[in-house]
This record gives sequence, structure tokens and C-alpha cells, in this order.
Amino acid sequence: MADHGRTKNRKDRIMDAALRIFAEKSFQEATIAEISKEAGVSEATVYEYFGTKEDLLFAIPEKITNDTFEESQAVLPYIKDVEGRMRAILLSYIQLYQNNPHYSALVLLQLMSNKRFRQTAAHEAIRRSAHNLLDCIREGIANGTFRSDADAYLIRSMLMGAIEHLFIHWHMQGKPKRDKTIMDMLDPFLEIVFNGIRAKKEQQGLTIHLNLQDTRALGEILQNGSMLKSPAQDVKPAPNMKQKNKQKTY
Amino acid sequence: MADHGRTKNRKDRIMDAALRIFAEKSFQEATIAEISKEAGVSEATVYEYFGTKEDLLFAIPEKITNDTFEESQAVLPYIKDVEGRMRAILLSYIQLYQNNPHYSALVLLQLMSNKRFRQTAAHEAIRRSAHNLLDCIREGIANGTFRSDADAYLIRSMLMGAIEHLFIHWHMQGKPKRDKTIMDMLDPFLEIVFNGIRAKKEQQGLTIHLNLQDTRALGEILQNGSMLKSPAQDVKPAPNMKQKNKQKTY
DNA sequence: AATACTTGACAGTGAGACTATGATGATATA
DNA sequence: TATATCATCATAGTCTCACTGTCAAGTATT
Repeated sequence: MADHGRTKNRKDRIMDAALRIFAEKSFQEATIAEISKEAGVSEATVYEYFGTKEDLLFAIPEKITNDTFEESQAVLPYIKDVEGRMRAILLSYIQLYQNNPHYSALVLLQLMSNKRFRQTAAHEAIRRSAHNLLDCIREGIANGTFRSDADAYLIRSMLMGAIEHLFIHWHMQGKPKRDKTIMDMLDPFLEIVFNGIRAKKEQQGLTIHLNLQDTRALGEILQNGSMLKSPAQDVKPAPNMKQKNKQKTY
Repeated sequence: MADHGRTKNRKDRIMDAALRIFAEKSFQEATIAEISKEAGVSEATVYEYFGTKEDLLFAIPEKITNDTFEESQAVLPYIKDVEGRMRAILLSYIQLYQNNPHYSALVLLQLMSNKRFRQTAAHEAIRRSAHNLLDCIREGIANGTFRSDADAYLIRSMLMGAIEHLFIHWHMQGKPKRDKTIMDMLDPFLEIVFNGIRAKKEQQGLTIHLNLQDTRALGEILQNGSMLKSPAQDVKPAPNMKQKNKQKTY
């Protein structure tokens, strides 16, 4: 293969450059000329690999999704606890965005670009997560974990919407608005949602006397007890959690 | 004003046509030629009113926002109850989208179009809602309505994110995915969130028996009461999209 | 009717997506 | 070493579309 001395393969170099430029400017404003220059290849080479500018746009999240998202989904079937499984789904979702800072911008660009978006791997991945979540919620309702009157669609939108909202804000305002990462918020977040939709159950075992006027004390008890810190604590975090950041390109 | 027999003023006709075409296609795919034809006006006239295609894109949500959003915000200061005020903010937010079906698409187009978005009335309206919400949440935390350890930013993202998520899905799948409107979901939604973040109080003086092994039960008991009404709408599977595929362009 | 203003038709410019083609030089194979 | 192959590049050219400029014709106001 004639590489003219360049090490990394051209297709990747083009996608890297395009990712940066698309995210920084916008689809209209980015030109193939600029992308090819940034990638150190000729314009014709871009067209060799990607038939159209739009193909290029669609290829990038496709690759990221296939590279980083798929494997993190593999553990899901082994998590029997509904809440733990939901946590794992959201975690992989968050990691997908977190590890690829420009990803959300690109996905939005695609979304707005045209109807083709529905056929992409990125959309498929999101769709599948959404579907899995819905199943979990229904399962939780069916087995009594969640209230029987809970609206599964609504709860799913709460879960995914909040995360997307956090990332969109992140994207719009430049990252470090706060010291807490979105990952840090996952458990408090889930606690609130689960808190709001858990079915009331009977209690067995120890009984204690509480004076319910003392709200503070109650709050302490609630948060220090094992239960309310994320029920999924023992669930092993999805594989690529170490934040390795394989290439700084993204 | 020379109107050549047309009644409605040209500027509005152009914006109407543009709103439809931008939302249906996308920014790139919509051409000024088509918009002007749809509006029954010459191409030059479009440029008379709107200097550039992008100006046209930005002018539309600007108008809608100013027309319909501002007044709905006027009542807010008079609602003293924190939760009631939060509900009102979200309600006006939902109405903004609901009354203008193409609005969300246009706002997203703007968002992705470029950085100018931050100076638009649409963005300003959203920003102000977001800000008001944050204030409400903080006030609720301060006055003991909400748990003291609640994360105000997170809660805001839950509230706004869920609504935006519902609308984006709505936009992507063609409207009537379900019989319930997004407005119908507002109260069940708020119930879950408030449920999850309300400070545990009331039940003054009552002593009850609790099992600390099942912390869930503790939470339930504390939150139990009036708010769990939400009629159990049985979940029906989403009638999956009609796959109409209006244009085979791609 | 006279003047001021608005609109339309049309021609033209420039940017940028995309194509076609032939030259170049690295690599594989004989 | 010689030859074939193939990725890449450079260049030139086509086409679509945003956008401009001009002028004639219509309408409003006086």
C-alpha cells in the first residue's frame, strides 16, 4: 500500500480530522477541502473513501459506536437485578458520550441532517438501549419492584432525557461547568428516580421505633443504610470504565 | 404596500413556508428557491426580508418565542408554592413546543447550525426557564421542601431533559406515538420527581415500626400519602412507525 | 397625474461539492 | 532487476445554490 511515509491509515486520519472539524464548526461550515488538508491527504482521497460529505458524517459515529459501545452491552444479560441492569445500561450510555466528547455533537448533526439517521449504528445503539431500558422498567413493574401505576415510557424518558440533557449542556457550554462529572451524578440520580417509583413493600425482621418528626435523623438513616446507596453497587462496572481514553483524538 | 392581491403579509408567508420546509427537510436540503416558490414570492423578495438563509432560520423561532412564550411566564412570580411554580415553568415550556409542532425541530437546527444560537430569543427563553427552575429547586431545598442533599443541577436536568427527550422522540417518529400527550404526563412525572426528592417530614409525633433491613419500606412509608394517585394507564406497545419514507432522495 | 416605494424577472458571480483523468511512486510479483 | 498494480495526488472541470445587481412594472400616496 502506498502510504507516502505516513503511518496511520488514511481513512482513520480523515475521520479524525472530520470529527474535530464537524464538531467545531458545523456540517455546512466544514468543507471537504479543510478536512482533507487537516488530514494531510488530497481532496480526491476523501472521496475515494467516503462517497459524499454526508457519508463521512455518518461514518464517524458509526465507527465509535461499533468500537466502544457494543462490548459494554455484553454484560447486561447477566445482571439479574432489574435496578442494577438499568444502572448498567445508563452507565454504558454515559461512557459512550464521556469517552467521545464530540460524539454527542455528531449524533445531533446526523439527527438534524436527514432521515437517514434512523439507519445508523449510533441510532440503533441508542434505540437498543432505550428498548432494553423499557424492558427493565416493565419487568420491574411486573415483579413488584416498581409501582404498578408507573408509566414505563415516561420513566425511560426521565432516565435517558436527563443524561442527554446533561451532555447537551456540557457540549454547549464547554466542558467543565462543574467539578462533578456526569458519571458522579448517576447514582444520586437513580436514587431519586427509584425512590419515586419503588413499590411500597412490607418489612420483615428488625423493628425499631422512630419519631418521624425528626426529619434529619431519618434522612441520615436512609442514606447511610446499605439500601439507598445504589443497589447496583456490587454489579461490576462495565469493562471500559477505567477512563483509559485510548486516543486523545476524541 | 404593493401586495399583488395576496392578503397575508409577505414576511409571514415566507416564514410559514420556511418553517414547514426546514422542518420537513433539513437546513442543507431546503433551498431558497423552494421556499420562495412555496411562499408565492420571488427569490429576491426572500433576500429583501432576510439577508441570508441562516437569518431566515433564526428569525422563525425568534418570532414564535416572542409571541407565545413570554406572556406565559408572567404569572410565575405570583405562585408562592415552590412545586407549583416549578410545574408552571414546565407547563409553559411544554406548551411552547406543543403549540408549535415544528418548533423543536427548528430550535435543534439552530443549535446545530452554529454558535450564534446563544444570542437567540429561543435560547434565551430556554435559558431563563432553566434558571428559574434552578432557583425554585434551591428555594425548595432551603425551605425544607426538598431533601437537603439534593443536587439542584441534576434535578433540573431531570425535569427539562425528560421533557425534551419526549419531544425529540415525538419529532423523530412523527407525532402520535401514543394516545397520551406530553402534557398528560406532566403530573405523573412531577409526582415521581417530587416523591424522590421531598424531605421526609410530617407524620408529626407518630411512632411506627420499621425494619431497617428493608430501607425501601422506610422510604415508602415516609413518602406515602396523597400523592400516589396517578391512574394506572396500562402500557401499550408503541405502534411502530409507519415507515412512510416520503422521499426516496436518500 | 406625479412621485416614492415595493416587487419580480433575470442575468450573473462565487463557493464548494463532486467527477474525470492522467501522472507518480511505492509495493508486489516475476 | 524489471514489470505490473494500485493507492494517492494534482488538476481541471461541472453543477448546484446562495447571494447580488439591475431594471422594469406594479402599487400607494400626494
